[in-house]
Amino acid sequence: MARTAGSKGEVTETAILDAARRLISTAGFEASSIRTIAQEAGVTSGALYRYFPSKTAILFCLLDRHLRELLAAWRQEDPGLAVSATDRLSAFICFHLRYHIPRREDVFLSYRELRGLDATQYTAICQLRDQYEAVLVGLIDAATAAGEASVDDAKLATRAIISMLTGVTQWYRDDGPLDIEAVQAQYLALVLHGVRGS
Amino acid sequence: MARTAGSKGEVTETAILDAARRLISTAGFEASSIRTIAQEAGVTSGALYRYFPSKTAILFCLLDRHLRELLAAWRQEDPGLAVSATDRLSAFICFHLRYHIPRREDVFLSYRELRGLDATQYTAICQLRDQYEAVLVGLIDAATAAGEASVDDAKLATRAIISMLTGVTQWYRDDGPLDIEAVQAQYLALVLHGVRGS
DNA sequence: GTCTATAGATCGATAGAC
DNA sequence: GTCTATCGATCTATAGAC
Repeated sequence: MARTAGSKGEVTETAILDAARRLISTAGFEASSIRTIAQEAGVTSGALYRYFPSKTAILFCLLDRHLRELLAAWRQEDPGLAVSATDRLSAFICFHLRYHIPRREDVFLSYRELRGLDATQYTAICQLRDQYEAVLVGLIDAATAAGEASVDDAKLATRAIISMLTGVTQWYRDDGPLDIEAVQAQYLALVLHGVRGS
Repeated sequence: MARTAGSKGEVTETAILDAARRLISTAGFEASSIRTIAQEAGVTSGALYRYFPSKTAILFCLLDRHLRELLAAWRQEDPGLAVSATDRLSAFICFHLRYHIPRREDVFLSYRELRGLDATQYTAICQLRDQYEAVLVGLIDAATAAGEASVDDAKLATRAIISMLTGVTQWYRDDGPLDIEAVQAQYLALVLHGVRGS
């Protein structure tokens, strides 16, 4: 995958991935042909196979990069134990919204196109996704342990909250009435009151 | 669409729809061929075209029926103004979970295969979906008006809550550790505390 | 590294016999 | 109402020239 920096090939590979992300997130994996992806990237289908051995390899590369970069970005932003359990949870919620809103194409791929992968690829992607979910499970458990939340089943709550937060990509528009800060405030209120309980 | 009751054709039409629901929800619309759907329904592709004029017509029929039956089911179960705003909201949450969990295939179609429709069909399905969302918007606004909730933006809260509730179909299993009542209790707590606020 | 050309399979949809 | 047979288009992937 790694290629000489600055080479023509690196530019082409990026063009292919960008074209694939755009086309597959719009039309779906099966409906996006290798020819169309290549054309959108400015090459022919023959040249594309110099970069990816198969169509599913392109999809896997997009998903794998998206999830690895997501995990790395959170590690970068995690305030850790320097703040209260509730503040750390709040930081995660705001991060998740801010990170995903500008990446709705990657989100669509992650949720709707996993079945385009073969079994090995699917397992690898699910492991990365589970790793990210485990972060939130830990935060919720910590908040409950600190007496700042009362959640029976942190795993269930995590799935519920991630579904809720990620769903924002289905309706948010940059030219809409709400900016990201306003969205963050509303979701923060829903989640924090939701997990605090009673 | 309507056919003589008890005729052979009615049985075949149902078999086609059942096969299409199963296959498309598993493999996706583009990846499910007319031939495979027909074979799974016990007929050939030639016979299938006696029931549906095109492949997208099958998808539209599935989505249209699902949403119409969903709306009718809520109308049947809505306690109306006989109960408090909070109790009515609770009834909706429990209904949504109980109705969707056994219908995960239809949910998958509704969320992931809308792009298989043509423009007219897409508009019609979105109208039905919006109708259902409007129900929850009304319930949240009523709860806020009654002083039982404090939600700034009922439309945003509705989208958040429906994403959260419907996400249950992505992980719930009948043979898992939680029964539907336990799931309802957890989601009820998250949503009711979430909208109640402070 | 990119091209043209194409193999081999499968697709949606239709025609016409029974 | 269901079948067989098929048209024309399109698909993934490969071969080989430059």
